[in-house]
Amino acid sequence: MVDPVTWSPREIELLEVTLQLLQENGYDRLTVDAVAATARASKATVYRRWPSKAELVLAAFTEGIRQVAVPPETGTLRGDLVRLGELVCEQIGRQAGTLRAVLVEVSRNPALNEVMQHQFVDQRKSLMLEILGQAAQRGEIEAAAVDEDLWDVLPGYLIFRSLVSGRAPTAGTVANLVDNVILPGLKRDIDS
Amino acid sequence: MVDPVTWSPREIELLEVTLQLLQENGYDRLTVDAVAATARASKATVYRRWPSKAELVLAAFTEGIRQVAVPPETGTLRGDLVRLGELVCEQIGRQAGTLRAVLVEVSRNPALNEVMQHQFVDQRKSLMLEILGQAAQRGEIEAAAVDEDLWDVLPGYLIFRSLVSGRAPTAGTVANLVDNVILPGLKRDIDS
Amino acid sequence: MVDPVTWSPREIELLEVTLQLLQENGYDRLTVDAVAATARASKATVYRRWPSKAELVLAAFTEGIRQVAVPPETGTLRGDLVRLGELVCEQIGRQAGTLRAVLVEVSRNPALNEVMQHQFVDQRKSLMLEILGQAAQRGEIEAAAVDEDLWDVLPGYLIFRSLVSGRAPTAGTVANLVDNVILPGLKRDIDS
Amino acid sequence: MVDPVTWSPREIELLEVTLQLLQENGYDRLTVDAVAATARASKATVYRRWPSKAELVLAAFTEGIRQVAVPPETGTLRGDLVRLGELVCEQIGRQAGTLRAVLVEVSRNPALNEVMQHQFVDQRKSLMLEILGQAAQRGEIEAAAVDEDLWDVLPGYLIFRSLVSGRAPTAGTVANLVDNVILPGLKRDIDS
DNA sequence: TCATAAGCGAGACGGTACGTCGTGTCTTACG
DNA sequence: CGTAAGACACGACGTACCGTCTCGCTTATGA
Repeated sequence: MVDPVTWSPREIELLEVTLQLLQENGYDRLTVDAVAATARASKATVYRRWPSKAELVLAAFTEGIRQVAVPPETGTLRGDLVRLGELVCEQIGRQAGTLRAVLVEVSRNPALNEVMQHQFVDQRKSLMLEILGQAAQRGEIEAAAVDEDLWDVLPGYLIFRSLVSGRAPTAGTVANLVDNVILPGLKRDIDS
Repeated sequence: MVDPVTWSPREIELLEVTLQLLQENGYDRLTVDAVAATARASKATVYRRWPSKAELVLAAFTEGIRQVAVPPETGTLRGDLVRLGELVCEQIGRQAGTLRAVLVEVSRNPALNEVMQHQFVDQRKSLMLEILGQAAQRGEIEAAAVDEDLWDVLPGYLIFRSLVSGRAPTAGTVANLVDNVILPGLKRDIDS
Repeated sequence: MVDPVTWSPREIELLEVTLQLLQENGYDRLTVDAVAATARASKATVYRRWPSKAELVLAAFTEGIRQVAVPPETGTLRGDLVRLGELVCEQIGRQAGTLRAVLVEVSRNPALNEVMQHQFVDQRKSLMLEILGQAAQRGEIEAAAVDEDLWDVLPGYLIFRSLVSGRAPTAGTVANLVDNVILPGLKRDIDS
Repeated sequence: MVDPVTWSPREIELLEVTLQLLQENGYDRLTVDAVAATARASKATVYRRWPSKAELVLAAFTEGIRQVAVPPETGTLRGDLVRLGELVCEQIGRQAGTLRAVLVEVSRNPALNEVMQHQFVDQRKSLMLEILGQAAQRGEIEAAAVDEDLWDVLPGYLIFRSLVSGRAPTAGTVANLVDNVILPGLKRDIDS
């Protein structure tokens, strides 16, 4: 009960309540009883859809993330990258606690993991590759400079900063990161 | 009850049991009862030392991490960075599940967070800055190229890959990262 | 919704399913869902007729009991009493579990209690008094020997044996009871 | 966890709370949560001793019954029987609802049934046989008049009246029963 | 040499969340 | 309109875990 991606209004209501309580209380101070009571629903109604608290929370998190896919389109590579980094900061900043909790469950349940990869990782990848492709077309970088495996250094490091390191990234962090690390990497001398 | 860093043999035994069960079961399938039973100890014995499951697990994790500080000293910046990256991969790879679990607790408990920062972050920071300082002395990079805020892009991205993204980093990943991102960033034209 | 005593074929089907499941599972392992599913009916169909599980079960039980009123008519008081006792044993023996369950509900619901008294008690009373009246007419006993309050010692004790005591009554029990207790009581010296 | 017959003070406290709530609410309006809360105990504490609500209630009932074994000793058979009957009425009258509930469970669980028989039936049997033995010694009845199988007509009928019939027995009922049924049965002409 | 204490294994306890299941009400769609 | 199907709110059940606690037993020191 993880895939549908389209939820009924009642289900969306439940997920929103879950997200709300999740951000207020954190994962393990969140109780399914509280979700049900707040939504004036029955526990059975919740469990009918999501067979465990972990899956409920993952669904709520996934639902809370789903406004990503809009490509920045600022016209320059630097502008696109900075905008993308700021979007990542904004989203992760709000959901950091939730994401930490979700990671624990995801790492144990292959089904959840797959959903997570689709919802969270693959979308970003295609977005990033599109940005870089446009930059290559504009001649800002060489196409060969794009490393298939390292497409996610920008969002990945920002997420690391939000989740693991105690230092949440700021707009300055994003600008520095783009200017001092990402762009030099993309514009490096390919022969080296 | 977090800092001492020196534990009695009995305490080390408890922490090792904890770490073992933690890697087998994950954080929330780990029970303090199981730790006590496996170590043929009483729950009171555990709680006398670590006042909560979270602190027990953090201590076990910290104990399981504690062979870091050795500086690589390969003689070249690239060698040092690659070696450091590989060390990070190795450590995190083994402890990924544990680390994910610890993150949840750390984010809620400021005291744990502080310990975490000291044990896990600050040591790496000084190590990294030392590596970069030596490289600057050798003239491999300009001292001004070191961004105080972005010292942890290398380990941070690798940790992100291990914890969040489903793609654990390999030796190739580390080499690519150093060659295509980190070194270009450090050797960029400072005026730009 | 208890009295009608005449049920439609569909209703009889539901009651028979109820009785069947009741004897297989007992009262509280019987579920209304199971009744509906077995009868390929909807729960609403059940609840439209019997407003609670208790009333459904009582109706099923009453339906399962309804071949009582035939008076024995063996020609002698002893024959009538023995026959009556054996009938009681036979009926209660089959329905003991059901009856136990029904008792619990009946004691709490005055309406059910009233139905119970009519269906189960009063019929027996008039039957018993008729038997005794005929015996008095035949001169077997004195009419004054009949105690209005104690008319149900025979069936009552047999029911006790079936429901409460672990020793279900046999034909021998009935014969002994009639010969050694009931008849001596009815033929006692009235002046004593 | 049914046999011990001797309970710790804490267990007695739990059973008393159970009995209290049982008499106030009846079997199925009684909740284990309420028992635990009223006794300021944890549900686990209750379930550690009695593995289900049914066994808890049976234990409470058995505990609430356990002041029986004192033989009446009035000096005459009639006096002993009337006293015994009145004791039965008194005990059952208070516990009727509980007993009805217990019967349902007992009939399904052989282990409970065995306890029930020991606690509830066998004690009465030896008491009754002692009364009758003394009467035979005094010459009030012939020893041969005692029917081994029908020793419990007196308590059994009274229990039937309390549990099944709607007519709770009174002191007059007991006197009539002894004078008009039990004593005539015991003093009957043995040759008949 | 013994006692007084401190640490420990064992495990009961209060509290609380989990996930399941049953009742009785309700809605939807079909015949 | 009555019905089959089944979702729903409510609430109890029985389980499991956390963190606290009491109980004896063992060991280690001080008179």
